[in-house]
Amino acid sequence: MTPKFKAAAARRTSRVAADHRERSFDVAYRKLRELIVRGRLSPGSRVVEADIARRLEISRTPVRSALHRLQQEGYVVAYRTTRQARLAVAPLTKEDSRELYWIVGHIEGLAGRLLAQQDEASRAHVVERLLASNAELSKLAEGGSGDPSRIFDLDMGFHQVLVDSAAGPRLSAIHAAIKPQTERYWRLYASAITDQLGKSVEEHAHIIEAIERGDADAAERAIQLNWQLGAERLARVIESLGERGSW
Amino acid sequence: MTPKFKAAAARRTSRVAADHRERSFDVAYRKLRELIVRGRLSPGSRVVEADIARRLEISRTPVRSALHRLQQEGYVVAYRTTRQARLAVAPLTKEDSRELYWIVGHIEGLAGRLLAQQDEASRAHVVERLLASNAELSKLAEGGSGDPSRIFDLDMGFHQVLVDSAAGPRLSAIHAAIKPQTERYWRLYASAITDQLGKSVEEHAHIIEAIERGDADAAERAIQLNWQLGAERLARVIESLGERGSW
DNA sequence: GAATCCGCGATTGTATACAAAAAAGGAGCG
DNA sequence: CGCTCCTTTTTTGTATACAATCGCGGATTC
Repeated sequence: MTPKFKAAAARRTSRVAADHRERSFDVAYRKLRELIVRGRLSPGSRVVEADIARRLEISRTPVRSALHRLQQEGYVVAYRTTRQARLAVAPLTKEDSRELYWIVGHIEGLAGRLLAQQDEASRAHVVERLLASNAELSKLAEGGSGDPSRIFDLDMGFHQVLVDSAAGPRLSAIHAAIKPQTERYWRLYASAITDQLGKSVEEHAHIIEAIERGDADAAERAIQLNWQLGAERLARVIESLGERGSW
Repeated sequence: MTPKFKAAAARRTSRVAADHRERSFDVAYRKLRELIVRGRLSPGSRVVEADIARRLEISRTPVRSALHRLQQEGYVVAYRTTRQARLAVAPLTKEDSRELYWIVGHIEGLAGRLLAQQDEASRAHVVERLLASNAELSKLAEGGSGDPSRIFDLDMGFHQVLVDSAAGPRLSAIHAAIKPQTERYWRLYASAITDQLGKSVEEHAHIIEAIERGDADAAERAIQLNWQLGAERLARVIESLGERGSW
């Protein structure tokens, strides 16, 4: 195969079938966020560009981009804010968890409000997906089997449906930026969650019912309540753990 | 203060105060945002890193940082999202303005809710500042004099007091990221605003009164209403301008 | 004359070199 | 032993060189 031909073929495929090569700073962002969320980078520990770059085997440039974004979203904080910032993984505190859950609850509540105001046909479609999602959760709750990651993903999916089907681009963007941070706290009480799962399923049922009725106020309240109760469950666990800022 | 800390602090301040230089990417962010908000970069027009870098007389590196942030906040959008992004100034549309004002109204509404739940002493202090701020606006409204920038700054200041005195760090950050974008739309009807100013002053009075009473629901609603009415005033102006995406 | 292909300039993404600044450490002095 | 000043090391911010890719316009072919 001549080089020329090969080049032409490559160009054609890149135009038609998406070449799945990702930008380095997207990869860095994704991996770093994963490391933080899963606790492989301890809350409060310093984050040094060069270290991350070595770890991910790329240069500092894309790492910088990723860190800027993570900082803006709140996964990483600058604990010295003179000309040269020093970054650290954001600590997990009771106050922060309270504000985080409160905000997410209200953001999703707004999405639910919009959703409940849509016409009946659209709502019926969404309700179907919500029911399916909640049924899976219910099955897990009864089984008592507990892969916490699976539970989180399912719960996350349920809430994602709410946002995707109603929120505009801006609200979706805000939601996408802050919602995943709840996972950091979720993992704190992952073991204690299975017995609480049944309650969550119940709360979801209330949400679905309000949307089905097209009752915007009720839908918003139900979603807020779901998050508020989640925050309280979380607070109890944090309390019992003795609120250590880092681990 | 122990001698140790005092000496260290003195050394630090003396060195920092000597040259209070700002990081280039902070300057770039500020200047670029200003250019976009004031319309010197037309909505929809392409944004090229090298051009901006030449214009600000710095290298592309800090410009890139600034653009990433502006993109995340919504001032700039990627209109081709393959491996190489092409950026453009976010266009001003009726839909976007509606979502923007709606979100800001709800965010600030939440801040107002928190504020109204504080103890009476704190509230009284804030109410004082709000009254002072609104009094200035009222004076401008009566005078009919109309430096629109001054009006915007005053109105912005009023709302800023609400957020600063009640919202936690996360809510404040979200607010700080999206609120300034309303100025882009505000400027569209800056000329037609002076006669509407009286109404805004009245709406502010309702907000203040609800906070003074400590009525959280009423405070939240009043703030939401203020923004909703603002959005409607804006929509009328956009309508009359024929909704041209760029100018 | 229209569609397609090719090549080149324009533009973004990445790596690296360099500058500046913060922190860490160590010698000297009391 | 503690404090201060100075040097050294670590780490961030900026500039620049290089690579990859996008898009446009002209050439080619039928």
